[in-house]
Amino acid sequence: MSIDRRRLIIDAAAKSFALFGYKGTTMDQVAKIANVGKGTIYTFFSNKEELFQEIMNRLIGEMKRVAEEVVDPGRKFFDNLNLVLDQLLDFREEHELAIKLSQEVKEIGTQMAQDGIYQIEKAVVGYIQQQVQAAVDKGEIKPCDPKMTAFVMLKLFMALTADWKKSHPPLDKTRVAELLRFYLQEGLAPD
Amino acid sequence: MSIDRRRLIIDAAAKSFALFGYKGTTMDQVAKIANVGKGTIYTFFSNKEELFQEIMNRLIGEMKRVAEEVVDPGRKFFDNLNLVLDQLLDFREEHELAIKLSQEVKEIGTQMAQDGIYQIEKAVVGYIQQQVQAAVDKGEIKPCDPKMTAFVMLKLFMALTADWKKSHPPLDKTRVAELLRFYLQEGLAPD
DNA sequence: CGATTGACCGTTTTAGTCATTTGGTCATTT
DNA sequence: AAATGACCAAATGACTAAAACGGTCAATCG
Repeated sequence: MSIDRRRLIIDAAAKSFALFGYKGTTMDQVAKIANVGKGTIYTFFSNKEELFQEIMNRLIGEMKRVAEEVVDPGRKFFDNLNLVLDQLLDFREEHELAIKLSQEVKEIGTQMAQDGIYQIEKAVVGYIQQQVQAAVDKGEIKPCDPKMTAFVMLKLFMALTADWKKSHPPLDKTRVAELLRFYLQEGLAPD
Repeated sequence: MSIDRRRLIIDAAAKSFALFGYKGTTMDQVAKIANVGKGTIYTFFSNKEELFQEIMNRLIGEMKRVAEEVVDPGRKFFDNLNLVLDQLLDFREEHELAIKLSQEVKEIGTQMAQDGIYQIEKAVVGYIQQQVQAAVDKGEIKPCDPKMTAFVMLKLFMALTADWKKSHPPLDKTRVAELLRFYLQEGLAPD
């Protein structure tokens, strides 16, 4: 059996997108890294956009897998939430692609990169939404719109991890977890 | 008494910054609108940046005034919070300068425009912070870091008003107010 | 004969250029 | 003394030739 060219192409593309972003990745380069003729790419993917989509789907799939690995239905909702968000953040930091895409959106505003980030966000919200629904069913948290709640959780998490450090010393994981709990779980109303 | 040229220049600059943004505003244009020689501007402001700063300070001052108008110490904290945030949002939407600066940041990423937006945010957080501190002192809300709490409130408000509508039908003011209360005041912990 | 390739094509991006415009100065005018 | 606008060095952006791009396909390979 000959080498799996599709696999070679996907690996090369993943590497290149992560290293140079969407715009910075050329089909010639992918072909070169994959040790494959440029035409071969087009027998598996009809264009650059579709190739990028494949890489994004794999990334999101892997994120889901990583998250699921850490969730324990026996644990409390907020404990799981913190673990998952941490895991995702670590994963995201590890995985250069997400970072590179964020950079690209900020620096040159590449549409495709923005779409990529949006896809990741959507997947994360979708995942949290499931967890919220389960927690509501178990009576662990109040009845609420799971989608909206998931959205609020992600935004708050991002505000505490990403936005805050734009003008303050960054918060460590423990503190972020504390704050998430403080604001969302207990609320500000006095006892 | 001769005409107040400083005033003329400030009015002209405010109009021009609001109409054309920071980059799009030229000193020649400001001079022309103000019916003043260009050199005159430099007797009052040592450069374009300083002129812009003056306009920003006035904008922020006006925002504070507008916010203070609506706050009633007799009312509950969350009622005041909603009123103030609504007022500020309306103000921001109404006031062309803030819009223009946001556009400019997104479209060409002008540093000075970014600084301007940042200044506005900082002023808003600062103002909410005061209100939070007062509410904590009155025992209306739990003891908490007022700065962090103000930050979280603004971010959550922005997420609900600005971010949410990027991929969903926008929420009306009443709903936003409900949600802010629901998540921050009562919390998700079951009764 | 189907799978693979890279030379090739029309289009877009880039780098380099220079005339124009800009923020800022200051000798002159009011 | 206050105000002005001609003037200057520096920044800008319109222009273009050259390079690089995504995508195709006739020739090649196994």
